[in-house]
Amino acid sequence: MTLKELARQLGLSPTTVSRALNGYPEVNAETRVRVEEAARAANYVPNNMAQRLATGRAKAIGHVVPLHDHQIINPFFAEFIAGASESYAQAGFEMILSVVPRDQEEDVYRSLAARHTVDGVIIHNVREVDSRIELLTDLKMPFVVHGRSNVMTEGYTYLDIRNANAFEAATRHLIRLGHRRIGLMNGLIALSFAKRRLMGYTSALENFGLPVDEALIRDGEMTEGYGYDTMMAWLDSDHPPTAVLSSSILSAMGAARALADRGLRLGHDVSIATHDDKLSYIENGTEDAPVFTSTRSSIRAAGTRAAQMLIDMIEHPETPVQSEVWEVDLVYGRSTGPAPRAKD
Amino acid sequence: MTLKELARQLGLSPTTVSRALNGYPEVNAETRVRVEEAARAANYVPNNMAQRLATGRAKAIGHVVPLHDHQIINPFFAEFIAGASESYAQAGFEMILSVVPRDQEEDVYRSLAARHTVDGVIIHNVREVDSRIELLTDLKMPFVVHGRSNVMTEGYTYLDIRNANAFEAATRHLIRLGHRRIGLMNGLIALSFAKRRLMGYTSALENFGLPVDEALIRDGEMTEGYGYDTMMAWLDSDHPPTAVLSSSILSAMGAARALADRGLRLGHDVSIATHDDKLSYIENGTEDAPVFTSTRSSIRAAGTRAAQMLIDMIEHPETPVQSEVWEVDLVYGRSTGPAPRAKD
DNA sequence: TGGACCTTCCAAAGCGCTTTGAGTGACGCG
DNA sequence: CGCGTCACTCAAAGCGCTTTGGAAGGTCCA
Repeated sequence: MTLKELARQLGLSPTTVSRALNGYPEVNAETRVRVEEAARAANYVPNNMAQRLATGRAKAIGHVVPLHDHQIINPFFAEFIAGASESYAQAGFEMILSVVPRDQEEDVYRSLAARHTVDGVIIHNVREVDSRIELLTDLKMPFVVHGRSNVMTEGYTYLDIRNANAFEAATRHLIRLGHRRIGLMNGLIALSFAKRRLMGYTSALENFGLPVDEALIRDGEMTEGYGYDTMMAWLDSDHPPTAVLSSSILSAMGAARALADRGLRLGHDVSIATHDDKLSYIENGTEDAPVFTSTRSSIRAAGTRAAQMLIDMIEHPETPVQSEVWEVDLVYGRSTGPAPRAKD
Repeated sequence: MTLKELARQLGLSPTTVSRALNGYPEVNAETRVRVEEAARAANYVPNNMAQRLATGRAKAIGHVVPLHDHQIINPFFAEFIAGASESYAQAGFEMILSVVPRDQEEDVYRSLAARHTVDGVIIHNVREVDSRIELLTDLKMPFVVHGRSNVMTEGYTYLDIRNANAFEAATRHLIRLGHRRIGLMNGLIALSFAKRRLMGYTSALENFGLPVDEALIRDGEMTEGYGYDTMMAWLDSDHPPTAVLSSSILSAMGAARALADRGLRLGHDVSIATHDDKLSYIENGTEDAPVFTSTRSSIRAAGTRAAQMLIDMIEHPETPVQSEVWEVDLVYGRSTGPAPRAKD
């Protein structure tokens, strides 16, 4: 069933049918209803490929994920994607995923642009200085960055959260509780957000005149095991931290497990604060009685919003979209408490 | 830069240029070279949308992932996807991912078919009896099933592994080592592969005249934590198993961790055998000295092959593709050993 | 020398939609 | 009554490619 055939059946021109279905104003209300009903009855759905060619819109958005040593798709990315999907579904866009070896990443962007396969892309895992921003600008391909570069925060659209602020606040909170040795269990430091969190952490320490001890700063892929191992290593060290700040709730859970294994009480012997991306399948206690003291921001909501921003950019290229930096809640749970009295 | 423009520059017709670039025989070798060079020089890449409309091929394959309570995209799926991507990239196909609420899954398939958005789909997480097989057959949409239904193994194309055989062999191995109480840490039993593994396990027990104890059979999402918790529960039970068969190396690692926590020696006090999907970032010891005794089959390779099969179906609709069921290696590691002497 | 047959190329017709520009009545107003 | 305006509708021209059905020219052989 094609538009033309449907039009013939209705005794109308393809033009009118197209307009009726696409909600253009210049068609009689009655006619529109007639067309819509006929379309439904005939089970007519416009051919995507034809629509795309005619409009010059691919109605698709690309996500390119580099193949790396660790998990191909980590839980945070998965959750972000799920959020983005909602926006895509609503706006009739498809999500195109390209899993590619790292060294071919640029080629894929070039190819997507040249072949007009997607209308835009979302950039993940931004690095401190990220060549993709320049590349996509050159390619004139609309894009939204999840996070933002550390050296360049103008000239492109991004959606980020106040990582530095959040971690500064969390660190400050721990310091106020009397902690002097605070471990930072960061995400991979090559990534922009980790760098910002480090800055927030350091800045809080410095404001309180506390030393920054390299031994208390770790970075890595944010898994449960990483949290466990890191915590264990610290506990076994000469001067273990009395509090820990984690970049993800997964690592925080790992760290908490390490404490439990050692018979240490969470929030008493050792405090743990963490960032919480609000992964859909991990409850941090209840809404009003969280387990972990945490800086909270839904990564899924970020996905939905970033996708929406990109779609806006594509559909209204003239009106420049505003970047957004979300505030982050700090909620207080049972995982943090006053620093234990020094033993020595 | 369009085909037409390129043709004009070359003083050739679009027809010839198109044929030259697409490798048709009816064009002079010299001309072809000339065209190819000009195309490269002019940085010409055919417009995807136009190509699709003209050929009637979307050059895209859909993967619809239902949104569920747990991880949106689990590690096994991610790895499969990565494998599939290779085939897609090589054949010039795109991968379209739709994350959808469970109750809208069917609608998405229908919509993909009606709009001609994809040329085919791959079905994941097959259930014992899976309505999607019928649906897609009705929709006349090419599809390949990863795994296979338990009630229907004809009339569609699938790629599966010998789950029942593998688990029967593994169970038999444990029995021969003297184990009489063998725990099964299965994947979600609603899924076809878990059912088959259960059958293999049961059948081995029955062949040796051993009882099937419901208390020793568990199923769940295959995470490390699930393995840990399940093992712990068993260890705390009245009659703990002396050996455990796990459906994934992640759970096996969790189970091993539980043993370690309890001061039990892996392969001595308790044996663990597991299926190993060969996740790219998890080494099971070395190639010739594996840690876990395991039934091995690369899920990534399965992704590559399944995608290839689907592409074949799409490109040569007349020659029916053969389903494949892969044999599974059983390799012996240090995680299994003779059953300990009964204490009582 | 003329026809059969290749080889190489081309014009033009789609693919199924959107969109421009124009046409046709009907209506209101001076 | 004539003209401008408005509300609808349509024909036709793309979008950028593929593919069908020739056509031109060359080769070969009887």
